[in-house]
This record gives sequence, C-alpha cells and structure tokens, in this order.
Amino acid sequence: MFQNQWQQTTTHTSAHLAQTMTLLSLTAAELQQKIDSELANNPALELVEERRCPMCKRLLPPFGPCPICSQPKSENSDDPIVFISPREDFYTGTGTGISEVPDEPYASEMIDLPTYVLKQAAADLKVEDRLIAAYILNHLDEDGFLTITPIEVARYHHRLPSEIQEIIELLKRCDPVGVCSAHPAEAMLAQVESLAENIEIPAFTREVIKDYLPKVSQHHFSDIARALKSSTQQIQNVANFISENLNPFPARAHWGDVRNPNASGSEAFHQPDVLIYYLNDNPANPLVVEIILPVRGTLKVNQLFKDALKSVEEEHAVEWKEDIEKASLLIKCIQQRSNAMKLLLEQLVVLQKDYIISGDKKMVPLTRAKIAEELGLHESTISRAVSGKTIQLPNKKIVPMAVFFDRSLSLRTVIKEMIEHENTPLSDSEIKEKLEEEGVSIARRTVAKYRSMEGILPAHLRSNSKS
DNA sequence: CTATGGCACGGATT
DNA sequence: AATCCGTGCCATAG
Repeated sequence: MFQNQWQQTTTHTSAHLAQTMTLLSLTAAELQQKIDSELANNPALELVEERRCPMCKRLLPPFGPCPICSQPKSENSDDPIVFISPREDFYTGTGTGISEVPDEPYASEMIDLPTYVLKQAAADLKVEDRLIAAYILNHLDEDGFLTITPIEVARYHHRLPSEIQEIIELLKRCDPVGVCSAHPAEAMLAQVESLAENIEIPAFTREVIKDYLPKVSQHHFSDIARALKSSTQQIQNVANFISENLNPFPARAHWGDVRNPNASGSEAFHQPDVLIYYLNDNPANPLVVEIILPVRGTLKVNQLFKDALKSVEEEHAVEWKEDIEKASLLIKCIQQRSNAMKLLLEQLVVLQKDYIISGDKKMVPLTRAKIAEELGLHESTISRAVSGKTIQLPNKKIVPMAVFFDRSLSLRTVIKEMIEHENTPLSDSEIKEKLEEEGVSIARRTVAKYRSMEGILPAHLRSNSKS
C-alpha cells in the first residue's frame, strides 16, 4: 500500500528524473539552501525531530541505527564504512565530527559572499551607492573576482567610472581582503596595503606583484631581480612573503599546499560534501566515509496536512494536493541523490584507497565512465555527482572530488619527487627516460607540461641552490 | 646543437 | 557537442 504510492511517485518519470538530476549536481551547501527554501514555501513538507545515537551522541541518519556504533566490533577492517550522515552542523575542517563542538559554526547564519561583504561595507557607503555595491557583489565569480568591468557598471548605473572605482576600492578592503578585484595581482596588492598597516612589507613587493606574478610562480627569481635591479635573494624574500601572507584568490578556500594564515573568513564558504577520516582519528581504525546530508532530523510529508486534505473544500484541495506531491517528490529525489552518492563513494573509496591513505603518488587513473559502468549508472549521473563537490581527506585537506579522476596526478608527483631528490638537475628528456625504466611511457613534451604544472622551473634554471 | 615553451591537432572524456 | 589532455612540430633562447 505504502509501497505502491511510493512507486508511483518515483516512476513519474520526466519531471522527477529532472529534479533528481538537478539535486545530484548540487553541493551540500546548495542542497541545504534548496531544502530550506522548500521547507519555508511548502506547508506539506515537514521536518521532524532529530534523533541522536544514545551511545556516541552523533546525529542519526533519517533511517536506521547509528552507522558507527552499530558496526560489528571485529569487522574486516579493509572495508571502509560508508554512510550518509545528517549534518552535525558545519564542520571547521579539522574535527572528526564525532561528539565535537564545531569551533566556527557558520551554519547558523549561512550568508553568501555578497551579503557578507556588503554588511561590512554598508556603513561606509552612501545610501545611493549601496545599490551599486550590491550590484557589483552580485557579479563576482567563485573566486571573488569581478566578472564585469567598472566601465560596464558605470554605464549601467549612469555613474562616472571613477565613482565606481571608488566603491570597488572600498569593497576590496572588506573581509576576504581583495575581493572584487579584477585579477589575482590586484587582489594581492589590496592585501599588501591592508597588511602594511601592521607589519613591514619587503621592498619591491608591490612591483613584483604588479608586473612579475607569472614569473614568481615559475620561480624565475633571477629574471625579476635583473629587471628590477635587485638581488635574487631579495626577490626570494619577496616570494616567500607573498606565498606566506597573500592569497591570490581571496574568496576561495585554498586547498592543496597553499597555506594562508589570513583566510579566516573565506574558508567557511567551502564546506566539504564528504568527510573521510579514520574512526576516532586513529589510523589503526577503519576508514569512515561520511556523506554530508544537510538536514537535521527527518524530512517527511506532514501527516496532519495529508489528513486535512480530505476535509477541505474543493478549490484548496487541488492546491494542497500539489503541495503534497511536490513534498514527497522532493523527499524521494533527495533519497535518490543520497543513494547515488553513497554508491559512488563506496566505489571511489575502495578504488582510491591508496590515494586517500598515502597521498598523491598512489592515485589510480580513473575515469567517470569506468565508475559508471561498474555501478550501472549513466556517465552523466556520475559527472553531475562529482562536479563541484569537495572531499575532506583524513589528512584534513579539502580537495575537489574531481581529483579522484585526475589521470596525471600520480605521475606529476612522481616527477616532482624525482626532481626533489635529484643531484644534478635532470632535463625533461632525462626524466622521460627514467620514467620509461619504471615502465611508464610518456612523451618528453608531456614531462615538461607536468613539470610546469607543478611549478617547477626548467633544468638549466634549477642549478642546485637550495634556499 | 640541446632544452623548452607555444600552438594546434586528434582522440578520449564528460 | 563541448572540453580536456597528450603529443608532435617548430621557433626561440642559451
């Protein structure tokens, strides 16, 4: 009986399928937004109480027992535990998630970047300028850069470009410092100015940022020194300062090995969709894979509402019925999304286990198509499920899920290590040969490409001067 | 002449 | 159909 009704809703193909697709491609944070708005607009949708595991106090998934406590004690520890978890609140990126209070709960007021910046700037803006500021903030890309030019804004609002520029300058000083810049260099300059108020800035820093950023990333220090009539050592200092204190992408959570102390505010915008960690953070324990479901408690169709449907006049009945349909559809779709994510992660974690445990080098080349085949799902499903999502690894790094499908990552790290351990600088073709001895066949040109991807400068400029 | 970076083409992936 | 990636060829720098 219940089953039947369920089935009917699911097999209602077109619209439902479409919605599942859409939901699948949403990240945890986006999904939460969606659910919140649905909850507010649809009276038939109800959020019932959260359940906690009596043992570990962790929030329980919508159905079933606690995934962790219910694990049989002596289990084949090779099998990672994969499960869907309600969000325990937003994580800071360091916690295990188990009975731990988040340090920085952003969730209570999850505001988006534009709002966040506007709040800070509002006080310093003239009333008539706020609208413009809001307009500008709404035209930022995910890194916090402008997608429009000041000229365009000026035309649109019938103001002088200089006035617009003033507003932008103001916005640049707000929390993710450098937001609203046109490119990384500009953002970094803004950060320099802001830092200059408190600490000393190495000489030439501004000049280097302005004109030689690409060279810095390639470690072409001597070139820059020559051009600026400075010393290589001095430029090296500047480069260190830059990498330690500046963030080229103010609004982006910095993943990978870019460390950045002054990024307090920006990190909160990228919550991982999946957490992978050792149970209780002990590497001896099995891996736990936790898929964040941004809902506390259980979502369901309000039973009272359903009952009330029978005793209501005709005109409303239609409308109400629609609401109920919509609600149950949404729930169904969310379940499907969760299910797909779970299937995907189960495969992914098993296949890439070495990578998760021991790092980039062990990455297995993998394509979305292969996974799709394994799972019997369509490639596009996998694509959607992967795109935009991020995963937190046991080592606390947050990486895009797409790296699990990066065919070259493992080779790149091998090359990187090879160069790190080299005595005499190896040329690209020498590296190619070495790799071939290890059974890897790859073109010389490709070595060069990987090398530059890793920001390693060419052999002849890599004379053994260790800093 | 050797080592690299740029451009662009073709096949694989999404 | 659109994009990404590995490569080959060629120009350039040293």
